[in-house]
Amino acid sequence: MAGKRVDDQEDSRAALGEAKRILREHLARLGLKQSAQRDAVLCIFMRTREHVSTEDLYSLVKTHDPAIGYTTVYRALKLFAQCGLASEVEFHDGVARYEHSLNRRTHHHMVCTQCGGSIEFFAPEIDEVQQRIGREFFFTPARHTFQIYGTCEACREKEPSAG
Amino acid sequence: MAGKRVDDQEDSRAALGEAKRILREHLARLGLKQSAQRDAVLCIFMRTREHVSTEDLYSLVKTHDPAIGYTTVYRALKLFAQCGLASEVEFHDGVARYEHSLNRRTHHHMVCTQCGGSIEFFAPEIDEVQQRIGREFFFTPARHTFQIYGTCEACREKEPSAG
DNA sequence: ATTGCTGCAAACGATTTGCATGAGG
DNA sequence: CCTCATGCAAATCGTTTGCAGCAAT
Repeated sequence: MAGKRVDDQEDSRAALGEAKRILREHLARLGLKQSAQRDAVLCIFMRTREHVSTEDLYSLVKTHDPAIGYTTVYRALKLFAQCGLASEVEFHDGVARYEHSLNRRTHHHMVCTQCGGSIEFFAPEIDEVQQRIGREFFFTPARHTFQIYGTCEACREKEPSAG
Repeated sequence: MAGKRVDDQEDSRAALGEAKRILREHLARLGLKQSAQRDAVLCIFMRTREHVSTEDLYSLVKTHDPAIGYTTVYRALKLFAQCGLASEVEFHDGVARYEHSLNRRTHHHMVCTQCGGSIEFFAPEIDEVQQRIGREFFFTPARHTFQIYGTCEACREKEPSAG
């Protein structure tokens, strides 16, 4: 019950360490090599909150090391997804987004179609549905995607009832 | 309880009539015009089962009238979606798919990542979650997307346990 | 040394738009 | 007649790949 700020910092430090270890093992398993660029991308990715597009992350990485190219970020994210460090968030607007999934409880997003903002929520029923439907149709379900689209409070007030 | 075949035919005939009416009204409301091409695309779209990509529908339309262009099919589908005749099905593989949504009960899809096949299922809880989460966060939810990805029975048998 | 990594530029593929021509109201 | 629809070709935009030189094992 110490200061929340400090806990958060320690959490994310620990998470970064674990992430590095997981990536390292994944690379070793596939006979791939480590690199300074990949490390940098991982550090910066782990510092993000919510979800980032490849472009977003690329911009962040640029401020840290302008020499790193888009392709490197793109390939790093794929790699992170492969070893479970990142998972793709699908907002269905033509851009791929990722968030870090290390020790992250299953959650979903509700997206405002006016402002593009999104909020996270938890809905345990969804996992149950996945299991139930899988059983029912002899499927082995691996994952699901679920998003709600609508209008957030702020945007609803801006545009009163009828457009 | 008459022959199912006949019922289906009559259902789809009636559905086509209603669809034409809805489209007509939608066009009138927006000051748009009718056209033979749009009618043709609608007829063929209403005959489809499951979901079609723009490309799929374009191919179907081609066999009926080779003069109709891709763009026309593309724009017709957007129009159908606008007036609620079609809704987009999102499999997240980079292609937009549509299915007709006229008098269609809410349903979802489970997609096999091996063979690309999909099955429809009903899960009423999903709508409930949408409402509940909306209320909880002062959102006005309009729609949602939900898909389950996994491996179907047939593909699981082809590739026994470990790849 | 060998093999993977990087970053650029170019390829890709589905979607979307500009425009001249043709049809509907 | 005026406006919208059509169909072609070209533009778009995010994603993905080929390749020459660099870095890690």
